[in-house]
Amino acid sequence: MLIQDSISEIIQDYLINNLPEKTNINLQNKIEIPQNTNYGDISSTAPLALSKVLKKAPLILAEELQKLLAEKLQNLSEIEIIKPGFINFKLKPKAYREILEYFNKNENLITKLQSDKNNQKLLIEFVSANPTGDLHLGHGRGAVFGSSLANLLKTIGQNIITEFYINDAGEQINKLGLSAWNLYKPDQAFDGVDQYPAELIQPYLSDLEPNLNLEELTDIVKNRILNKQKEVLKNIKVEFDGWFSEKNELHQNNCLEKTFKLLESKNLTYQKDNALWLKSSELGDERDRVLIKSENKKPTYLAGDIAYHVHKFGRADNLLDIFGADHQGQELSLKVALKALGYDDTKFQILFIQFVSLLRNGTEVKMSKRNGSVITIEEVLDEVGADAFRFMLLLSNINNKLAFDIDLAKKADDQNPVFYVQYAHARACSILRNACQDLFKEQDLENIKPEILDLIMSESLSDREKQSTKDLILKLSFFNHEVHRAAESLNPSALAHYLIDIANKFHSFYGACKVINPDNKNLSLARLALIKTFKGIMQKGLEILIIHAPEKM
RNA sequence: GCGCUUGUAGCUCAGUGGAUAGAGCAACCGCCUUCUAAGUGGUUGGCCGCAGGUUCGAGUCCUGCCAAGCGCGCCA
Repeated sequence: MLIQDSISEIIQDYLINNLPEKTNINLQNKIEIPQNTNYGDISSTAPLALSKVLKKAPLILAEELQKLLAEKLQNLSEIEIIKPGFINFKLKPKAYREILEYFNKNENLITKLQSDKNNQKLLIEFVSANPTGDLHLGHGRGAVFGSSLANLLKTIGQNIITEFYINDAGEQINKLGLSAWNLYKPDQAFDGVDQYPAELIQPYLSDLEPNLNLEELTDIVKNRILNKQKEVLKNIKVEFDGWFSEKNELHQNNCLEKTFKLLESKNLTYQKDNALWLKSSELGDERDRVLIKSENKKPTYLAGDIAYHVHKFGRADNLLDIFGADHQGQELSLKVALKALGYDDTKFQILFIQFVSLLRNGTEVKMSKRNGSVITIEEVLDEVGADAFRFMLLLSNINNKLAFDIDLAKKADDQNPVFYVQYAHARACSILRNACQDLFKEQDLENIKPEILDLIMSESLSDREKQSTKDLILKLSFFNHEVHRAAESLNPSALAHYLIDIANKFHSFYGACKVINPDNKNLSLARLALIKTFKGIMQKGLEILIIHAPEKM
């Protein structure tokens, strides 16, 4: 077991023994690597955090824990209590060797979540762009975030399905059809209709049969656009378990009618001005909403969205939607309607992604979805590649608007974080390759004896060697913890930042410690074990974020 | 006007109610006869938007204000 897990287990036991009822305090978050080296190698604020629930002064609590920890843990050289209630731990050199041993022995870098969440199915919907045009950078951010998050949650054992909702019914599709028709048969063009710009539609009109009717044409163009979207998503490594068509799966299965009937039976609808209304203001919405339009008797977007979510609840226990910030207006109406239909509102969550703008030559180009000057995923991807595209979009929290600096993403040097991280991985691979070429065989790195691993922190090393080794090993030992933290807060960008952090510690180690040294083969072996651990963790981290971990650069 | 999100170093951003608020870039001074210099060591740089409040303790929680982005359709 890793040292921080042992500490947290002992404190947890203490908590159980001293507190009759169950508590939900997450001790993992109370044990960390302190910023300041004066506060030990690992430190904990557990006494401060637990003082209230245990109704005990933090300092007294700290002393009791100190005694307990000192009895049970052999790898601590010092347990210091600092007022008002910190416990700071210093590790014996042996502890670092034990972390390395742990990683050598354990294939599974990440533990599965122990929770009933694992038995529940979570359906994550993201991107869900209209099939009426190319995907833009904002869709790209949603796609990258959603795919990374889904992968992150799968990694800790959650049951996840991902879905793209195809909005292939409604006004926007009509508009698409008419726009296409006017270019397809200019002599029979419809006058006075709202149209998409010709340059956006034209690329999808090649090689058409001559005598299509409007419906056939609309269908063909829509499918071509959708296929293009799928292709672009695939190019940024985004795939979905399901593609849900509003037209074919929602409308043709009477899902809307069923939903209307259910709402009607709960006396939540009424007719007014020739339209069907939902009494959403009664349910907590700002005002009532239209479900069926008066003019053409077709359902509104909201009506379809409610029915779609009912459909999703039939297939999953929990729902997570990832939408662009411009969709926030629909949240309240949707939530109150679903609650009225009897669905638990704690099982349905929407995350909103703030906008992306493009920074080129230091000038910001804001995107606007409807004005024709959209910046597509494709044009950015062509310049920077999938890895940089994904990493740059992941770095910033989705609650912040993001300026995608295309010049930075194209740079192949230390300024570009994705290169920094990938370079660290490639560098580690290179050292392992070289080591196995001349000095060692692959098997030599398999079961390295404890007394050899001990050399990694031996007395004779310089302070800089010891410090950089400690920093790297400790940081690596928190990988599982960081993955779980990122998953819990639905925030894959925290993992991206962690990877930058370990890359930084690794480069530092590399600068301080010569690894391959024929004059000290045992120290070389110990350090190779560390590099192998680093490589495995970096590779796994990048894999979760769906970014390539190159062996060579 | 109402709602959501944001405001932290010159820039881009981390920051889980705890200690002296961190990183990268930029600027400045160093490091290649050494395993990938696509790298690294160091220095400089902060009314954490403002004002109150809760707390033993607030960048973090609450209230008000200021500023920015987005939203407030029988569009989707």
